[in-house]
Amino acid sequence: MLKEERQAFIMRQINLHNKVLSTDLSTMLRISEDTVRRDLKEMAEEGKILKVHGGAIGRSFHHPFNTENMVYAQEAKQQIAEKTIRLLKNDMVVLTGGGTTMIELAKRIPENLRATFFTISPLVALQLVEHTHLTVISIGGQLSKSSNVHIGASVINQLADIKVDLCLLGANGFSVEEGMTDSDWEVVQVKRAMIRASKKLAILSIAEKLGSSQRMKVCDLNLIHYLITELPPENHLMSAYQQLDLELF
Amino acid sequence: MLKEERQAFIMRQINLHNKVLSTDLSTMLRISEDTVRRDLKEMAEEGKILKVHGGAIGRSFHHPFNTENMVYAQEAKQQIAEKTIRLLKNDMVVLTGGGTTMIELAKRIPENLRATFFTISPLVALQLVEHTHLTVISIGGQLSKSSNVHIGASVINQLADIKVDLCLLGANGFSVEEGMTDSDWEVVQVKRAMIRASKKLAILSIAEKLGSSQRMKVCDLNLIHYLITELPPENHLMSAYQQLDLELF
DNA sequence: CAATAACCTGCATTTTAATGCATACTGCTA
DNA sequence: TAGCAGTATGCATTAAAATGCAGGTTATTG
Repeated sequence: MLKEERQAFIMRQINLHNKVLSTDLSTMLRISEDTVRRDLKEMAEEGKILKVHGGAIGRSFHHPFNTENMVYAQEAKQQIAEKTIRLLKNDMVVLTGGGTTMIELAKRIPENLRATFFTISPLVALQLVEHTHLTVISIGGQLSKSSNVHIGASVINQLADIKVDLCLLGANGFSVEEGMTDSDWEVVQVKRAMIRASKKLAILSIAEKLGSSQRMKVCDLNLIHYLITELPPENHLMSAYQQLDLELF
Repeated sequence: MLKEERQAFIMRQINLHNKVLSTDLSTMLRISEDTVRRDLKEMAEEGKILKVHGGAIGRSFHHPFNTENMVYAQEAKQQIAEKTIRLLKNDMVVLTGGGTTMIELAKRIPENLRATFFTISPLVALQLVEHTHLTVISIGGQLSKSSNVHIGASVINQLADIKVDLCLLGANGFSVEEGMTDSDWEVVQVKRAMIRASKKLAILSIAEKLGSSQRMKVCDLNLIHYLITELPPENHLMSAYQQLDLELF
């Protein structure tokens, strides 16, 4: 294994967990701890990581988009990401929204997946483009201050021209009675256009949001093909959704 | 087997696996490792691949998000940012490229400036949108792995529809003889379209790059209205530019 | 403050790279 | 087609890089 591969792997681990232990790396990569230490030292000298006793930590403390430490319900979102990856196949064309869950997902996409991603979120785009075999296309437009995704008429126009295999959306409100709902009118318009542009629709949501609803309706539940939460599908909290015409993950 | 065939084969391998080992290639192609190395060296010099100890890796291979505190020549870039801010007035419409200098600038824009920014760089967009009174519009398109800006025909089409007051571009190569130059064909196309979409053009460049030139021409110096470096305009290193029909900062 | 884990330094070994040189091949021209 | 210049290839040698190990040193922890 090439040194560069190792270091990329380490970097990836750090981006994922924000820390690494020398011993873990030694085991995972099947190399001596000395080599691990030398890698860490080298990377630290290049300023890529912060070396500490026992391993290393990321520099994301200084990062302007501090999406690393403070993400609410990070554990759950990581699990959702892992499950969503199962829906992704080679040569798919995927359209994604924004949100922390989507960013977790973008980080965790397997390095060998070859696919095209459209996204309205610059943060998601930047994460996706780190993966060698992904083609990333930003749907540009006005950047919303509150949600950090592109909104507005131009986004909707661009979406009218594409048709993708799978749309991945985070949910703000989600209930059997009200369907999928959101609080921002502009965002709702964009989400609707995204759904129209897609053959299949997957909703990613932490279980906590199930049963809640917001003021504006995005779509009915019957438009949704997959519902992905951190809970196992048979969990009793999911009972309300087990009857519906959608696949639970 | 011809050299070109071999190198094409190597290129395919790299595109496929994003890396090659010299020993593997030697076995697969039934040639000596020396020849493999000479091929790799040649291809690396042409910038097609990145040669590393033990083989080579693809050019898009770079470490994610390392551009934070270790930005090259950060001091200078901050000074450039400070000077550029003087060009910005309320209610202006500005178009910006990407690059570390531009990000430094985006961070430093005064909080009370009220303006509209178009940009092809998601990183710049995310910095700009933190400022309360700025409207930020991403020009979307395919996200380039090497330069982290949007490129391609759709970008150029969108640029054809707008006209802005000021265009801010970083320079890759810049000299009296060759004008502004760059190394990436796609980026050149986008930069040209950006210049066409703007009434005034400001080039931001560290002094080190003055006098250098890359393979592809972006534009002549006479299209440039402002040249901003970290040096004072009267510095002797700037003498070549003091005569020209552009304003030095 | 003792036990343990992590760290650093120098060294030996192995792997990979670079260099100079001899040989072989290519595409010309007379 | 012989001769020739230029290039390509392989081999031998030397240089450099990477890796693991032994040992002594420094942090961390209870």
